[in-house]
Amino acid sequence: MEGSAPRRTRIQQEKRELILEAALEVFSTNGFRGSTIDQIAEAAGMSKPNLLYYFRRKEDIHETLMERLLQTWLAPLRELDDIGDPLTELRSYIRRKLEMARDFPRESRLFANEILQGAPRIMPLLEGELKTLVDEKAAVIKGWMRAGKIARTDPWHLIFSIWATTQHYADFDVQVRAVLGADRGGDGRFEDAARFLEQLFIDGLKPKS
Amino acid sequence: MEGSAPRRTRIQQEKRELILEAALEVFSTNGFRGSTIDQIAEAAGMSKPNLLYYFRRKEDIHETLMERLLQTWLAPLRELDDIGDPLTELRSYIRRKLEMARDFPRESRLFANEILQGAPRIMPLLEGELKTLVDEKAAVIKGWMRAGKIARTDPWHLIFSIWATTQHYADFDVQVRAVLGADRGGDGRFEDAARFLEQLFIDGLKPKS
DNA sequence: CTAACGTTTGTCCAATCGGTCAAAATTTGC
DNA sequence: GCAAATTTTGACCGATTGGACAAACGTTAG
Repeated sequence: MEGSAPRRTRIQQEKRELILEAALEVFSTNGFRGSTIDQIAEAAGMSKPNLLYYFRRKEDIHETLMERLLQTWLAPLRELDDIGDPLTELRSYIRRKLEMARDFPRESRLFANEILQGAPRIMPLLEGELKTLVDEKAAVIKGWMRAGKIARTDPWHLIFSIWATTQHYADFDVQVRAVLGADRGGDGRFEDAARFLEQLFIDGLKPKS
Repeated sequence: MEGSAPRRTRIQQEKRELILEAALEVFSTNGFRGSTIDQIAEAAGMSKPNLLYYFRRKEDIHETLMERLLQTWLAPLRELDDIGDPLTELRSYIRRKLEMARDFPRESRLFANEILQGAPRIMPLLEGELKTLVDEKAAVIKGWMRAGKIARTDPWHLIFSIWATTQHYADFDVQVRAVLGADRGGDGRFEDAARFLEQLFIDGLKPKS
């Protein structure tokens, strides 16, 4: 059971990595159809035919990128565990997701582009692996609700709202920075966001009585 | 001061509308660079040269679409007013935004596409009109906080979180439906979302003591 | 009817697209 | 050091792209 991954030389490993890095940059800002092989090749510092020696089709690059992405992207949710205190567990899930938006914004945008366009290339993954994982974690959250550890609400939509609020800082970064302006749109915006989200998810907006 | 809008015949008005409707469909799912004039022309039921008679460049269509979009898109926020009860006011803002995600998903995706790609065409609007409006409403919200009507937190990030959570149901609709599955991903998902978001924003997740 | 105007179409173009291919340059195993 | 294997390049291809243009068609006012 090892025949699936083709044997690769040192140069192939390095160059493929170089191409994937360049493609991440290009795909995440232009989308799949909006990106050209020439753009990626130039960003990777090589000629188009040379790039096509390592990836025979444009789609192969995108596919490889997408497979890797999904693994790292779902890691934080996989870590959501039944062990610690529920509110603490959720708080740190939110923090981890926000850190990913800060540290891997291109990956977030690549994913957003794919979903926006109807997820033509990863639909089976969404309905399969992703749904299974979310259902599993929703069950964990439901357990916390039954135990009275957190308020009763819809676990699936809770997960959606965490995804939405955190990824917003990667996908809509341009808008966030434009609205916050020069003074508040600097590096501190992620700490502000973290503080705000923690308060929102734990206490909501109702005034302390 | 009326010379800016060119005189138009009845046929021109109708056909331009037809083209914009078709272009909204095409642009919102493929992005600007990913869409072709032929696609739009076919969706509008006319030949490419005929379409180019009404809009001389592909960019003109996108620009017109974008200008209209922004006006309707910001309407709910404009309505956010200082008059009623703050919590009720925020609740109904969230509800209106969620209804827009349900009723105008293509507009939401068009906007998301533009922002994802760095907002090259509407950056001035974000820094100008949008920032001004948000700052204004943030001031209103700050007033509510000072009056003790809602919990003290960051008004800008509060607005971001409302945008993120509601638009998520338009922009990431495919993913939402895939994860919810056939039974829960039907028409009822927006009502479920509305109930969840209301609870989240008002009470948070802390269990009722 | 007809001239003027508005609309539609077929044809064409240069640029760009994803991708091929054979030859040249380089690296590697022995 | 040398032959085999790998890597890189330039030239090229058919398809598609955004757009131009003149000719044909339709409409309407006098």
